[in-house]
Amino acid sequence: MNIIIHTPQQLIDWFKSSNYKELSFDTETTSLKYNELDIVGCSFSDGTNHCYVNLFKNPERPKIISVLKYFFTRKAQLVIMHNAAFDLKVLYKIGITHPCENIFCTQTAAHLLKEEDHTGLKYLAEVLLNADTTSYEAASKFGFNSDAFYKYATNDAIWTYKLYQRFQPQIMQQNLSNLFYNIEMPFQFCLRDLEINGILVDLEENKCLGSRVDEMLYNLTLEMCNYAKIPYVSGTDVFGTQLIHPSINFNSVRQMVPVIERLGMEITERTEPSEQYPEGQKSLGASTLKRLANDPFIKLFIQYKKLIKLRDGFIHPLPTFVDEDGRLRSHFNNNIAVTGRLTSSEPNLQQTPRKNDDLHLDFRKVYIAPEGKSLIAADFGGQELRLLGDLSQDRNMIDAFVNNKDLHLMTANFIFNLNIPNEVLCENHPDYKSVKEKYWDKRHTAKNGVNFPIVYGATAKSISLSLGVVQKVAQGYIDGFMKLYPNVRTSMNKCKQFLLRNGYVYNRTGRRRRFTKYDERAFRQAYNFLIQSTAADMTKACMVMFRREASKHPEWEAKIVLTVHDEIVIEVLDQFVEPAKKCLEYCMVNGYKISVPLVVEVSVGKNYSECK
DNA sequence: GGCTGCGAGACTCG
DNA sequence: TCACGAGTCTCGCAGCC
Repeated sequence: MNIIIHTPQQLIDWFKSSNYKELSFDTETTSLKYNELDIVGCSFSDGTNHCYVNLFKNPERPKIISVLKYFFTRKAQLVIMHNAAFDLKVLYKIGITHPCENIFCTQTAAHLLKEEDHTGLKYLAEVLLNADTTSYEAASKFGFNSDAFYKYATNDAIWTYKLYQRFQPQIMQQNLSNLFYNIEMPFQFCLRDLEINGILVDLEENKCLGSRVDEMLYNLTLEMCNYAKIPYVSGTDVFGTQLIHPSINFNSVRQMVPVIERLGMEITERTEPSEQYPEGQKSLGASTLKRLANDPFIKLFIQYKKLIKLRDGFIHPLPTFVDEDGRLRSHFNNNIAVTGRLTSSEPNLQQTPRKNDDLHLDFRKVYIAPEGKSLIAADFGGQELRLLGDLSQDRNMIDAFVNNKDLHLMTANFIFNLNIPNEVLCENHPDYKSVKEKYWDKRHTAKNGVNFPIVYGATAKSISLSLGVVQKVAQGYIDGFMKLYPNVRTSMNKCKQFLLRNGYVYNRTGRRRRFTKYDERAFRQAYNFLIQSTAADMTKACMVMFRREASKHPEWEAKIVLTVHDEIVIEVLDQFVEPAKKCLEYCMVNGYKISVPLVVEVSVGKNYSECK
């Protein structure tokens, strides 16, 4: 039964006649952007009865919303949504800020059950339900008060219900219930909050940064032109800013290659072969520039590229994303990365540049706390390595974490035969600091050249390339690592065998990754998945816990504003920084426990840069 | 000649 | 066959009007 609802009484009657304890729900809106978002209607289905609630230019809108609010704040019901975080955001906008938390997101379920597939409602309806779908544009061209639109909107709720009937048993069968109901569903509310809150931006600071970068770019371009004898025209714009246009485009690899060769350098690196270029093209990537880095022109070119990236990738686009209230609301997607990590887009806040000491540029300063508030950033110390310890159950590695030993120094000590006494590796030993200082280089090599790459399944070849040593030496490092932590290799083999037997692997929260190819790359991906996906689930669980704990202290005005894989950033009133800091740290250490202790580094500042 | 869409390559982050 | 997971920018080309 398909009913169109225009009055509050009709809605009440519909709820009474339906199985309101288990309903699918979908919203129709004017826009997907938070500041432009407005509801035009919504639809429900209980599997048999369906309805569309029209809220567009409806004089009864406030009363209907009151009925919706009453429905959504009841406790004993399950609300099924496709992309729950979005619908929760729409509900929040119309004043339903604390809806029932017993939800089932069919999009999240789809992702958990088939992590590499698309998860859009229309796509799933076509593929799994053989449904005939219409696009939003096609339906809305007749107006929000047309039969075509009503039908379109109601179908969304019907399909969502059908997907629920299909996915719910599969979630149980694949042992995904704990991950789904205890982490992912409560996490939908964190996602909602993240997108509603956004993060405050200092546009003045961004402008200052832009001016400095422009000036540096002008000088660099001039210097490069003079050095390489490249013709240019220069002048000033209407604001008096100096401009320079070289006769060639420095951003074009194809145009830069002849310049660099004319200066006497040889370019041996090539890009991947393609149909158009069977032998690849000459490449000016990071490895080429690293090799030629001693040349004065390349030195300038490297700086030029850094500045261009900062200007075009971050400084220039930033203002276009900032809403009227000065806050930037990026989109966080939970159903893209196969490891369960969040992704961020428009803009991607997770790739915000770190401070550049060479150029004295610090883009992170543009993300700030409002007046009277501070930012608190907390990140896990060695999250993935600790998870490697938990996964492998390697005695040496666990011992290092339990006794607070410096794992990087420990690896360096073993593979470079530094002869540091075992007890000095403990971070609380009186000699630890001086030894760490003394072997800083070796520790750095062990950390970035050995410990981290091994989590990715690095080979002797890749390590030799990244460290600039011959492959034999690199193989020695890997062998040393595996000798020091023998269970790592054992657990890698176990993972490989499981994958070959079952076609998938699963992590300790139950999250799965399926494979169709079983080559060396797949083995690396599978093992890395066990670590990276658990890290992602851990961070989510901790955010869920923090959201719950912080809700007990509304006076803190704590808001989650950002998360970057192993890091959670909140803003909080200045006078409550201390308790909020303690709370965040507690939640991250205890939100998801593993067999090795977790360490969290917390910092406070008025802007994101100070939180480091 | 200008516009749009697309893939490749390069760079940003954890 | 450079090591896991992502997103965005520019270039250069193809196709269209």
